[in-house]
Amino acid sequence: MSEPMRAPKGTFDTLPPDSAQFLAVRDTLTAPLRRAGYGYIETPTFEDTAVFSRGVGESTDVVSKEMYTFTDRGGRSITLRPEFTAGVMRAFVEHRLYAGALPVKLWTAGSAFRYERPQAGRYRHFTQVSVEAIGVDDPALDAEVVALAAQGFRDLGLRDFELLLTSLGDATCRPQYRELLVDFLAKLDLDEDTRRRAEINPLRVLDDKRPEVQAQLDDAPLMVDHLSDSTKAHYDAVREHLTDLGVTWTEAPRLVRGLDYYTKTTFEFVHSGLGSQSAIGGGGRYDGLSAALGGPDLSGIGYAVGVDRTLLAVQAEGLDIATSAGVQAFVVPLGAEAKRLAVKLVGQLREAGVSADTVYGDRGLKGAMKAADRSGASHAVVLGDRDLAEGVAQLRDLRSHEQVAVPLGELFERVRATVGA
RNA sequence: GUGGGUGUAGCUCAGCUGGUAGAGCGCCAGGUUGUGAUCCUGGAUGUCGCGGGUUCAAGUCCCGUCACUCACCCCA
Repeated sequence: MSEPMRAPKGTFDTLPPDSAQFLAVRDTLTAPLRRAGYGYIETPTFEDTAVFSRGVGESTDVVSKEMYTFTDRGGRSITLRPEFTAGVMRAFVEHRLYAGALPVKLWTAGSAFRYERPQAGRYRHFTQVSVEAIGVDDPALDAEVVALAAQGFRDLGLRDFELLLTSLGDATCRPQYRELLVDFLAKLDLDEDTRRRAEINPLRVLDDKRPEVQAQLDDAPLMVDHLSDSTKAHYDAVREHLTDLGVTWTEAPRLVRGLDYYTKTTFEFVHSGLGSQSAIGGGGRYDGLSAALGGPDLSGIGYAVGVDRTLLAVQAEGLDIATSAGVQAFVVPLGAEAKRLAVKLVGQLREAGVSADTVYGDRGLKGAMKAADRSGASHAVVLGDRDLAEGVAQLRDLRSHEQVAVPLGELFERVRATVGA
């Protein structure tokens, strides 16, 4: 036998029974969106590279060194999506959704890809739920979006998460603030890499985890202290709405996100159970994205939640979210004639909406009963030669161990009535 | 891209100063061709990550390499 193939570095398979938890997390995170009138959008897993380089920003790590970019057979530069917002905005612009009623409220879920060094909670292939509300710059919409994310986490039963909130300002105030910050950073004792980062994206330096850097940042100017009147009013209104919605948060004036398009309201949900990673979701408002992709100058707000990371958080809190899968009824045949009947019965039950299964391959009664036990079924139907000769089957309650003979003519209805929902 | 840790059965791991490969769980079968989750008995699965070196002898020591993993960085 040759070497077995392995999943590529930084990727993983989600297998039963864990996969049931994955589905539960994904569905729980999206349920509040569906209730809030968000429509589902599906966009390609890959886009023209320019969608991300223009949308996300050339200076970001995501674009500059983490994208899966390749030239396709037609000579086009193609990139596997490293996030969802740019692709959704591309579709929004391409299909002129802005010509209809605003805001356009959308959600999607699926795979995203970044070429990173993998570690706990960080993979090259990961799954996100992504949400956008585009076309209206209303603080109430910011609050709605944040609240919907929080609702998803709460619905999962998560307790140890925190909402970090700030405002990154906009074109009316961020350029001036940026100059202040650049001047401040220029006076610090920083290493080469950090100094370069201070020039490309000075805000990101505020987020540096190293104590020797943080120690120098105590007196750094903060965006929230230099907001223009309009962005300050916007941020105040967002906070009022969040309070009304019962969402609690922590002011995080040094919060910086990795994508360039964020303006005004910016937030991140963090959880401590993810090893070195902390963000389970994050997002914010983006003013320039639509225009950068050739659309009208419209603002939007959105967020992305990491499904895999949220699952890690769920597991870290020891939450039992996946109601066990398995079937309701399990049919145990003995002998060829019974086997044929079993296959037919299982088919009928499934058609009637009752989940059912039977054994395949040659298994003795003991092995078949063991399989019945493992299947999660509440009841087993035992079909043996002796029963068939008498025109009956044994319907066994696997929990109480009670067993009754049921005439074959009534079997289907009886099983359905006994285990059916 | 930089650093640390770990590679032994399907899984979790033990294996001392080198001396013929182990346990638990799981799986399969038997005890009972008519009954599972308990109990008893038996069985299968390993080029001990890979390559080289030292040695009479290497899972064990040395070198290299690959993989996984954690952390830096960055982020979901």
